[in-house]
Amino acid sequence: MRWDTLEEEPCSLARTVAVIGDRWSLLILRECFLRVRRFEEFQSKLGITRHLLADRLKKFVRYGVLRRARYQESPARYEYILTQRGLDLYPVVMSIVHWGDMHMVDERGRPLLHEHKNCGKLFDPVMICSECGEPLEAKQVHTHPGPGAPKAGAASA
Amino acid sequence: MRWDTLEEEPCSLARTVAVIGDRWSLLILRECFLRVRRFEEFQSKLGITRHLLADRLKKFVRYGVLRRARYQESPARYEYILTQRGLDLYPVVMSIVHWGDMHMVDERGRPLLHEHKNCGKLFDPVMICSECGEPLEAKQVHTHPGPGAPKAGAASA
DNA sequence: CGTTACAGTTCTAAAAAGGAACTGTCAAGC
DNA sequence: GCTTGACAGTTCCTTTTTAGAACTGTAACG
Repeated sequence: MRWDTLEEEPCSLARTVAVIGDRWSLLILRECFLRVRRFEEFQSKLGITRHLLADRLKKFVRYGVLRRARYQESPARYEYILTQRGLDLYPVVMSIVHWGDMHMVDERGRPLLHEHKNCGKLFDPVMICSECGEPLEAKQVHTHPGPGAPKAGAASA
Repeated sequence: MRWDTLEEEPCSLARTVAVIGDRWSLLILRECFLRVRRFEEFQSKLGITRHLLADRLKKFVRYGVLRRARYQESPARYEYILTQRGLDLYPVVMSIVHWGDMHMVDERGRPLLHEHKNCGKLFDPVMICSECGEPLEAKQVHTHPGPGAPKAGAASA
């Protein structure tokens, strides 16, 4: 498997990994959901090298996760805003945060709490089945090849 | 931010990224959920270099995501099995797959379909609020510093 | 006129990943 | 009893990525 063709793999996980599958991409995404939008702000909060930041932001724009919007003329200045496609990554980010909250906290507790504006309560994200509404567990799921599956027994998910 | 101290960051996302935040780790995890357990099997399905595979498996064992179980004596042979901690990564994997299913499929459709054994139907994963049961959207969530938050305004999630 | 803010780009050194071959234990076949 | 093959790695060397720091260009501020 080569990285430059990862997005063409017959596997939805591999294709998504082509977009968000490195450390900086996920950390940048975290900042996006915390309302960070500008180059200098990403850079100073993350301590990422400017070169990589420019690279990752370009990649996100190319994949339609962020859009580059001019917020000032002369000199032209741009900020990076989550598109709907980017907002749709929220479950990915939240499930990662939740795993960390469950398995990687120290004795002091969680660094961040989440409040659901709809109900006003602090919550955890729960993943359920769209059909029956029951919480999902790995052992209760069976997979089948779909229409986009490869011919032979190659890996996919 | 340095990678060797990533797991000590006051941020549940960063800590989880220290465990699963690279391309191969996520792909290896996918194989685990597809019931792959052995070194040679991971290697041939993924095309990962043996060196990196050995490295990543060790890391997963160290973090308690996989356990290394002897399945044969003389010569001693081991396989890698998801622990409960590893099984708890299922929502992470499923949310990544689902985003790919929504945004990265080609005209042929999804490579893989998921059936929920409880209800017998093909499903999508849906992330809901543990308190009110409504589907979660990024814009409906507000964050507060938790007990493990850093003193000043440093980044965390 | 000098300094600062912002959004990058360029350069070199260090770290990580890729690729291929090698190690060691055992079983099966000739 | 010698060779081949399976399995689970390790070692060595090359190529690619990333880190770290400095530099570029535009324009406002004092």
